[in-house]
Amino acid sequence: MSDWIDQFPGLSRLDPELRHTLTDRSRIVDVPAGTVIFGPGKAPENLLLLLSGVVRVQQVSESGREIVLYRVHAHESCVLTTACLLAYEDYSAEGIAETDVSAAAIPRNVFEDMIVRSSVFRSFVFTAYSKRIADLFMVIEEIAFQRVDIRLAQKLLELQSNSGDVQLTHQQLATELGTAREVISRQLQEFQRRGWIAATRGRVAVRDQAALEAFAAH
Amino acid sequence: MSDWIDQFPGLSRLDPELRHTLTDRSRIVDVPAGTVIFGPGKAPENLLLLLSGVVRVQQVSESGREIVLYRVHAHESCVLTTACLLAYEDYSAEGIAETDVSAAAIPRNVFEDMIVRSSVFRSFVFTAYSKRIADLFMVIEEIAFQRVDIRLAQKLLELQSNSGDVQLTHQQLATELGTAREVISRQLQEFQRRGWIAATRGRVAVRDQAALEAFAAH
DNA sequence: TCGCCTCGGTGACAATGTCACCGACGGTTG
DNA sequence: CAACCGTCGGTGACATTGTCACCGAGGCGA
Repeated sequence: MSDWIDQFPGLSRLDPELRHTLTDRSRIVDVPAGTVIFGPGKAPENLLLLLSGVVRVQQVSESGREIVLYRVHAHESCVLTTACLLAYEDYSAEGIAETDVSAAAIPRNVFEDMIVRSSVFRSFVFTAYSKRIADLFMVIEEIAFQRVDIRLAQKLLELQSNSGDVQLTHQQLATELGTAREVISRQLQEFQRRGWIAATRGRVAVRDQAALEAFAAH
Repeated sequence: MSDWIDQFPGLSRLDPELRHTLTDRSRIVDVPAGTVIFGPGKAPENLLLLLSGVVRVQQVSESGREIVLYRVHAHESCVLTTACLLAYEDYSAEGIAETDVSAAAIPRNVFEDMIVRSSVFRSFVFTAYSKRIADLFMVIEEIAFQRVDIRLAQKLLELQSNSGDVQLTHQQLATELGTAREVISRQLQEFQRRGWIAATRGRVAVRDQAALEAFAAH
């Protein structure tokens, strides 16, 4: 199991020697869907590089409301929250395996070692940081300035399966956007009235993708 | 001018040799209040360590509305946006000198060199990242879940001078919170009606700090 | 079949955002 | 001084979003 490195574009140019270091001193972990990978009081001791699956990172407020910050997909890393949780334990973001997840776990000391020895690895890490931070900026821009109906349309398009299904409850969609369930219910009713979707218990089916896209482009 | 390093708690334990590297290969820059230090189409080529002054980092949306993300104070660094802008040029955060600013500018290659050679410097950089990211998480939590009257009270307390003055227009306060001027005007009227503040053109004077604090604690 | 829980619908209301417009203030200029 | 002009803040009407209390439908296990 030494070839997973090639799955990461940013790492493919790593020296053979350093590739060995990485594969020898990391291990592959598999976690089932639903596992809380890190969270308040559960700092990650390893840097995770996702080989397959999806990790959802979200924030929980005191009042119990939640918002999804971003997702980590296969061939991406969890750098941001890893480093973040190392220094500041007192906030409330958590990472949850949305699907079964397989990942390469790199211990902290190996991470440090790679940072020192490889400019390719440094670049990989800082690029990953940049991407995540850009994601956070986008989240801020959207919740501060964008209407929820537009954002909901965008989310449905983003989360739909190949068959056009979104298997989420209204509450889960509300968490995606950091809003309340009732708001989602009303917006979905309006979308349905316009014939853009068909909503059933725990599922939304996209019926008119073009119209939804036109609306989302606002 | 070799002693500025001691102003940074995270760097004070640096080896003498590395201190020389840092002071020899960086330079002190002074910029007047109001200067746009970095922004869209103006990526910073140096890592800035602030010796004095304040830099405000804010985001501008297409529609022209703005929101303040965080401030960089003396003895802190601009790591986040620096690295961020290096990789992704296409977003719209900008850094503005709120006061006259004096800073040590570290070129990119020196930054890389220090990262490789010093675990103290690495720790300094990653800790700075963590703090900024925690700030962003807090901004997200507040705009998504917190009432604007509470947030306004908190901002007034945070931004008041020693004499209890906040010299900002309603529009500027709106930018602090990512909301609209009219909303600020109405909330300030209510605060004034309760005797907590006195508002005049371009200025808010805190009159009852205790009451404001009690309200902000919600 | 019964009980229980989750999911979604609803109405009333509060809070916030948007729009159009207005007057007050302060500075500049003739 | 008087006229002008830009910024600042106030206002009412309305749309959107958030909150609360409550309800019924559906599913699932005892």
